[in-house]
Amino acid sequence: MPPDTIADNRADLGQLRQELLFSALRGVEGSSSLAFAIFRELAIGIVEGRLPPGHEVNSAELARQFDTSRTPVREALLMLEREDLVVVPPRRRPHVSDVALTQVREIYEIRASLYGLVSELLVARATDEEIDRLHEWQGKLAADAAAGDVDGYFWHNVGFRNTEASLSGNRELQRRLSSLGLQMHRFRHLSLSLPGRLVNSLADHERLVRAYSERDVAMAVAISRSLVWRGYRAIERSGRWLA
Amino acid sequence: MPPDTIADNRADLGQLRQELLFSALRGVEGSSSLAFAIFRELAIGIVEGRLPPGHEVNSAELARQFDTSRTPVREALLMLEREDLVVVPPRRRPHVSDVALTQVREIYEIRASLYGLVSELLVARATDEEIDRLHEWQGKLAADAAAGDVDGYFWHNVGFRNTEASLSGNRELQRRLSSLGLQMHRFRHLSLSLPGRLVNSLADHERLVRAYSERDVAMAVAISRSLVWRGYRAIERSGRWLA
DNA sequence: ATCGCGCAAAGTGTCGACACATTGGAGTGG
DNA sequence: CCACTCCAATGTGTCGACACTTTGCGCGAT
Repeated sequence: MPPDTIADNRADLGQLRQELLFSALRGVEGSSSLAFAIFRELAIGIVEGRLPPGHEVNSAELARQFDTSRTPVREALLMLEREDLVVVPPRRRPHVSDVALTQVREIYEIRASLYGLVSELLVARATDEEIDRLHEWQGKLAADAAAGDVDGYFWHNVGFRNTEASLSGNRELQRRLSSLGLQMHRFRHLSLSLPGRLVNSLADHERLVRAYSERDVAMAVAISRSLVWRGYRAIERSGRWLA
Repeated sequence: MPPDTIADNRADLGQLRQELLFSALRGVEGSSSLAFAIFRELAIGIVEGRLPPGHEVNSAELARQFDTSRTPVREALLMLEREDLVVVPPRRRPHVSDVALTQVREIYEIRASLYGLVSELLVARATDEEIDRLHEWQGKLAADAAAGDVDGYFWHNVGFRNTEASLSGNRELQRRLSSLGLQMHRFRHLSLSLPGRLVNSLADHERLVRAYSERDVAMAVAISRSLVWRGYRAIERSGRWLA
């Protein structure tokens, strides 16, 4: 494999990341783009852990920081609350929400179920050409795994999943899954780099795409769900918990 | 059956209705209670069809109407947008969102999947006493069916479903289902009073509760999903569509 | 009659100010 | 030394005002 392929793989990773993080919110930016920009900034800060759980967010200070008034900041905070990234108690100071293991498990339960649905719909509705697009993503995953690029693998995996959701043909479903995804990226760093994880995951992806090609619903659904649970167990085992 | 039981059945229907409509939003009312009140008022108006799809909502006029400034109204509109009840295009006039049959189908697909998950979790986690609570709801349904009370049946059914979600032990799941429910109530009137629907539905509920009691996962999941689809088909056949 | 231009009316997004609630610490009494 | 009270500092929720955009109507040209 030519080295520039790997380079290309990494090249637009930053852009891919931004795009995938907020794919949930196309059409939700109906509110002012100013508020949306602030929302984006804070959301990234929270999911990357720079703004830790419990951290107080001061609307006045943020207003200064972004050189606007408090009104758009307030809107941004409400958006963040809708995504469960901050808590805004009435008349009290908003703060970054914390995330307990039970909640993580709840989210993964939902994800497993919904990705099962995605696979089911995809088998029934996607054309062979569309399934080929998944094959392309899988190629990127293989390249990342070969290069040991954990970060690249993670985001290309998100891209793979997002493409699956899109191919399900159910836009509502895609939106709700993206919303769940935003939450999940908060504890993503906990599931990093467990030995053997990449290889196993890659093999499952390959089997999944094959199941799609062969229109094997039961197999596709089973693999799809097990992929989600594999992710959960990685987090569960990795560690230290907050509350 | 004594007549006052039926009377009791109908008595707190209004309160039940309000409570179930907004069970999704416990904890989301973090924003000011003023904005939340406006949100509630408008949401009810929209789901009951008094504010038809496409209807423009004027923030200034609403501000006068609720005797506040435009700020809380604006917040309420953003909440409504989050629930997909209104569309707020940037710099353009907000208007009540319209709902196409394809979107209805999408929502029902998600609901079917998630209620399958609810049943799965419920069988694994609920105690016998908790399952008895479902039995009580089912009693109300039976009474409604006997009395031919379609309206009562509908809302007690919502209560039944909501209790199921609660007993799944997954609070995230309950919240997301409630959010979907808010959407669904918009086209609820379309699925009214199809002949034979009540009797079939009632029988399915009975089988569902029995499956719970016997801890029969596969059966429970199957019935749960089929109940959702029965609702969809009723809507599909009932008629006229907007866009 | 039709089309395009331009202007007034209406509405949104943003701002700074203000009233009230909460918070944390200083000061007082036990 | 601790508990309680009170008060200033800090921060939120709401308001009215203003600039800019969109909308829709009239008017003139073709």
